[in-house]
Amino acid sequence: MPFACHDCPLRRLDVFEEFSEDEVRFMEGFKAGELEVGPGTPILVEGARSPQLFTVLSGLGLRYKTLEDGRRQVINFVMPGDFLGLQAAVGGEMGHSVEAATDMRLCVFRRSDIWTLFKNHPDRAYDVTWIAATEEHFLGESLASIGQRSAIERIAWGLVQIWTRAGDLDLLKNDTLLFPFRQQDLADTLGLSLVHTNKTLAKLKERGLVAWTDRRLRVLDVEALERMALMDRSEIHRKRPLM
Amino acid sequence: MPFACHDCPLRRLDVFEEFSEDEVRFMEGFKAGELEVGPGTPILVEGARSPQLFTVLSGLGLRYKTLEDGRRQVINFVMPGDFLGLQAAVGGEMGHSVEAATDMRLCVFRRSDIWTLFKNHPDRAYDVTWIAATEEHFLGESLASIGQRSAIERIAWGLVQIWTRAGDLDLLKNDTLLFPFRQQDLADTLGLSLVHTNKTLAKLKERGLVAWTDRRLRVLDVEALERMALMDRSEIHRKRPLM
DNA sequence: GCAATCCACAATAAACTGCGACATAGAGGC
DNA sequence: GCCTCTATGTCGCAGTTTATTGTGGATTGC
Repeated sequence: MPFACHDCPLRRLDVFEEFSEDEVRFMEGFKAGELEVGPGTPILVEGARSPQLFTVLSGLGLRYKTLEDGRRQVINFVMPGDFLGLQAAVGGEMGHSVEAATDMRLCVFRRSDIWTLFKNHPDRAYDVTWIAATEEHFLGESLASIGQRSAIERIAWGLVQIWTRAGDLDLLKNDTLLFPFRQQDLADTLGLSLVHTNKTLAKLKERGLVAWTDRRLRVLDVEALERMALMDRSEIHRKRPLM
Repeated sequence: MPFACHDCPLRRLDVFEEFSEDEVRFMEGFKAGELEVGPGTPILVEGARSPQLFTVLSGLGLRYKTLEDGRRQVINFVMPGDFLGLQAAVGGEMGHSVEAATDMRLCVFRRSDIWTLFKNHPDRAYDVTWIAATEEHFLGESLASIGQRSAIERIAWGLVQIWTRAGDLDLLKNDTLLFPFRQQDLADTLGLSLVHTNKTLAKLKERGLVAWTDRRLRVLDVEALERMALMDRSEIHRKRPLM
């Protein structure tokens, strides 16, 4: 059963900015309901207008685009706290699809309410923009990875990316992440073939940097992977707004 | 010398939404000045905080990221009407750099004024978000191209992209675009080597689909290129806001 | 005025290789 | 016993790397 924003478990995480009492109250009005879906459920569909926006409360999913001939590009992995459907809300149509990979719990907002948010809650509107701009930032990183990095660098990069996000969200139990995705999903994220992803992954496993079997992912040496992927250690973990 | 927003030549273009009298007045207050820069001038720098935001009035440029070892990923080509620096304005730091490729004229806004925009002009705040969400949309397209398309498909895709944008902005004179970029820039956009870009481009020229010499670009058969790149003909040209 | 010298870019060639395509096998899971 | 996913091996090619050459523009020198 739905809970009040006041009790939202996400709010407690360090990654997210604190809410003022006023904001909590507003969000409780803004929240239109909750939605639970199972693995494989399409949440938003590329090219469609959606009357709803979502914040992920729990569970994992995928954002992806497909070309006409079936090739698929995974945009990124969807994790708790992610805000879904903004493109459709302001632009008109979604540029990609979103699909659940596990059971997911979503907080639902009405597209039609978005305007009142801008009108009456400039601070929250600002946060929405913040989120959009930050997402743009990450897509730029992805572009650079896919465009410039070699297969092994890309995989290292991708794993670090997933691992740090999961860490921020307190998703690591026993230093292990329950990771419902297939190698094919990672391959489609990084623009690599499945086979080559598998083989490259094997190298990282041999070197003892990663362990990934049976839907359980462990990154054993983050720094080695970061070095391998030429990543900026400097990426500061800033708090981010939660819708 | 600077002109008032009322006389802004961009506003007249069909691609941009009409301004209400009220909006024009507000923008004239929001506008902090104008800036003219020459080719090669860095406008925004990755990782830096910029106290300013810009709208491109004229001229072309590049957005790009660089890895530590010098590899460069061009995020996209900057054209008139583009809004620059939002990431730094709301997030804190730029995720990429922006550099002029020709003489450019920029409309300058103060970062510190952005908040009053959200506070007092929800419609304009909404537009800012619209722009951010749309940019995210385009980056998703780029990801799919670089991740999934073959070299020739990518180049076809890239050229169509440039060509349509330029067309919308009325940049085509005699069906020709003055295009200040080098093949290297296109290569870095598409994640290809310079040599392979050159060869693949040559194929498109042979087939009579494109002509590009001496900084003049002509796309002779857009539809053939679109087909080759498996592009959605459906991408509707919607009006977009101008900041 | 016109060589002489750079320099930035395009063009093309030749050799190498990272990654994809295809094939097959094994390991759960329903 | 089928289906999905991981694992590995072999082979070939798309795309990279490393040249070399040509061209027009800009700068210098006399």
